Amino acid sequence: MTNIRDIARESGYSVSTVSRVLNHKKYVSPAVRDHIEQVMQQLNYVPNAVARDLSSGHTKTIGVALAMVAHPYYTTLVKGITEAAFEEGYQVTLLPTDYDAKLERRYLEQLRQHAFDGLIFTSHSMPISEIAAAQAFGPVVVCQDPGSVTIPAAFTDRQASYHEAFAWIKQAGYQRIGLMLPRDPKVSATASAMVQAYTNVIGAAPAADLTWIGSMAYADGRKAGAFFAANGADFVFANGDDIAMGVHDYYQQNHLPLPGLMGQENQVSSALLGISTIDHHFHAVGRAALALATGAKTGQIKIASDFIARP
Amino acid sequence: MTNIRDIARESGYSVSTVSRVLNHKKYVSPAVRDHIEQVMQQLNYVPNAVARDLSSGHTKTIGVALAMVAHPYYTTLVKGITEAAFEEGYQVTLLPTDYDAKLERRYLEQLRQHAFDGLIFTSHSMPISEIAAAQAFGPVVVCQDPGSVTIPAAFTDRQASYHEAFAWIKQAGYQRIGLMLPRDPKVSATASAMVQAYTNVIGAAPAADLTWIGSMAYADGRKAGAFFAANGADFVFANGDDIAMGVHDYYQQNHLPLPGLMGQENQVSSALLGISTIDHHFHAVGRAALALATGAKTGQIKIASDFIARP
DNA sequence: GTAAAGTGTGGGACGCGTTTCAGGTCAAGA
DNA sequence: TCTTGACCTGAAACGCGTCCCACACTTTAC
Repeated sequence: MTNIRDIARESGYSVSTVSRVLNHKKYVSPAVRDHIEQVMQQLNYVPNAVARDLSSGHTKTIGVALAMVAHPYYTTLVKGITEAAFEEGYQVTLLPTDYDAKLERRYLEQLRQHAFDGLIFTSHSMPISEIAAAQAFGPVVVCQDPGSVTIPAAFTDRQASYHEAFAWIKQAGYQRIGLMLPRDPKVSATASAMVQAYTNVIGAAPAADLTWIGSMAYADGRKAGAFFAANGADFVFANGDDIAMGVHDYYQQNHLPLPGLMGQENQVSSALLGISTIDHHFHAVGRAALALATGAKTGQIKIASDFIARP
Repeated sequence: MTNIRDIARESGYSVSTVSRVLNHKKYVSPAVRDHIEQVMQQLNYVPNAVARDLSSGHTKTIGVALAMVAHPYYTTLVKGITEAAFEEGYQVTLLPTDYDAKLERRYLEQLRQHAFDGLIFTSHSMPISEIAAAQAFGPVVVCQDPGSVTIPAAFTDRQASYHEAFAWIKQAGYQRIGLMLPRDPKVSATASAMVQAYTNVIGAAPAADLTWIGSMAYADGRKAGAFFAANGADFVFANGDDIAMGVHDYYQQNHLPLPGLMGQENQVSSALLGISTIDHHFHAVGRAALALATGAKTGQIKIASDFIARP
C-alpha cells in the first residue's frame, strides 16, 4: 500500500503539500496540484480512512443499540436514524443487544474507546442512571422518556395518545379490556406507560387474567388470543398491529366472536383489519435521536403520537 | 486523553510492556502487570479503538449496502448478517443506496480506503461486472445470482420455487395471470427471474396489460389492484405478501370478485389471507453473505427457497 | 516606499497502539 | 559445565493523515 509519504517522495513535494492536494485546500499552485495528482494516479494511491479518523479524532459513525433487528419499532426508528445520518455525513453501525445489559455496557465501552462519535439506545435494559453516567464517554441518546434523569432523549409522548385510546375504548362500553405488553412493565418503559394510562382512565389496574406480557410479533398475538378468549376479554389492546392481527386470527380461526381490537404502530395490518391504532412517529424519533447524537441538537425532544380511531 | 505512552512513563515501564498488559499477553510478570493496571486505573486510561484499527490494519466492520432500510427483504437479510457478524466479532455498518449507482460506487471507494473489511451489496444498481472489478479493493459480496461473473455471492435459488409456483398456478387453470415486479426486469435480477419463470412455465412472456412494474410495499399493491381489475386478471402473483395484501384490499373494498393471489417472503400477511407464498430464506442468505464478506467462506452460496402452497 | 496581506511550501510534531527484534536472566536438561 | 529455551523488558519502527508554525516571496494598500 502506498501512502502519503510515498507520494511526497515520488512527486518531490512535501507531505503537507500532498495533504493539501488531497483535501482540496487552497495554497497549492495548479501545476503542482496536477503533478501530484498524476503521481497519485500512477502509484494508485488511496488515502487510508482509518488513519484519517485517527488523526481527525472522529469517526463520523453513530452506534445504534437495538434489541431486535427485524421488528417494526426498531426498523422504523433505524430508518429515521439512517436517513438523517446520511444527510449529515454520518454512518450508522448496528449494535444488537437482545435486551442484554451486558452487551449495552460493552457498547458504552466502545464509545469510550472512541469507536463511534455517539451512541443511540433505541431501547435499554440498563438502568437509565447508569447510561446517564456514561455520558462522560461521549454523546449518549436514549429513545425513551428519561423522566427526571438528565440525558439527551428523543421519544414519543405516549401518554396523551394512550389516554385518548383508553378513553375511546371506555366510551365504547367495553368491560373486560385485555392489555398486551411487550415486556414486564417493571423493566419496560413502554409497558409501564400503557399500564399507567389503563389504570388512570379505566379506573383500575389491569387484572392479571387480562394482562399478557411478552409480545413482540404476530405469533405472540395468536398465543395471547387463546389466553384472552379463555378469560373472556371483550377488548384487546395490543402493543403492535401485527400482534393485534395474531389475536384476530386466533379468534377467527376458532370461530369465536371477535373482541374489540386496537393495535399500535400504524402498520398495514391495522388498516386491513379496520382497527384503531396509534402512530408513534418513530421515524421522526429516529431523526431526532440522530440529531442529538451528533450534537446538532441538545436536550430532550418529545414527539407527539397520534391516536387513529377506526370504527 | 491519556495514552499508552503516558501509562508507560507514569508506571516506569515501556510502551511494549503496557501494550502486553493491555492485550493480556504472556511474558509480563504478575507484579508489573498489577502495577501497570493500577496506573491505568488511576489515569483513567482507555485504549483508542481507531488507533488499534489503524495499527492492526482492519476495522472488524462490514459495510452493508441496502436500497431500502425498512423493507422486509432487506430487514430479514440484515438480521441474518448482523446475527452472524456478532458471532464472528464483526460490526455492521448500514449504507443506504436508494438504488443509486453513484452511492454504490462511493461505498466501494470507502472499501478501497479501508473504511471496512468487507462490503455486502444486498442489491445493486451498478453492473455486476463493475462490482466484480472492485474486488481488488477488498472482499465484495453480492446477494443475487451473479451468473457467470466470478464474485462471492449468497443468494436464493429462485428459479426452482418460481417454477413450482407457476406450475401450481397453471394447474389451477388460471388464464390471465398478472405479474408484479419490484423494478424493471432489465435492471432487477429478481424481476427478470420472475419473468423468465413465467415465460418458461406459462408458455409466453407476460403481456403488458398483465405486468406491473414498481411495487415495493402495500400501497403499491392497492394501485396495482386497480390496474389488474381493469385488465381482467384472474390471478396476481405479487413480489411480496404485503403487496399481495394491497391487491386483495383493492378488490375487496371495491366489491370485486377476488382473483387468485400469491405473494412472496412468507410474512404474516400471506398466512392471514391464506394465500400461497415463497419463502426465500433471506435470513440464511444474510448469514452466508457475512461469512463470505469476512472470508470465512468463499465462492457462491446458493440457498434453496420454498414454495408454500395454500389452497 | 513600506507595512500589511496573501500565496506557496516544507518541517515535524501529533493522534495512538502493535509488533519485531534485540538483550538479558534464569532454570532445566545433557 | 555447556546448551537450550522459556521468560521478561525495552527501543524503535510501523501503520498513515492532519495541522500548526515558520519561512519566503509576491501583491495590494495607503
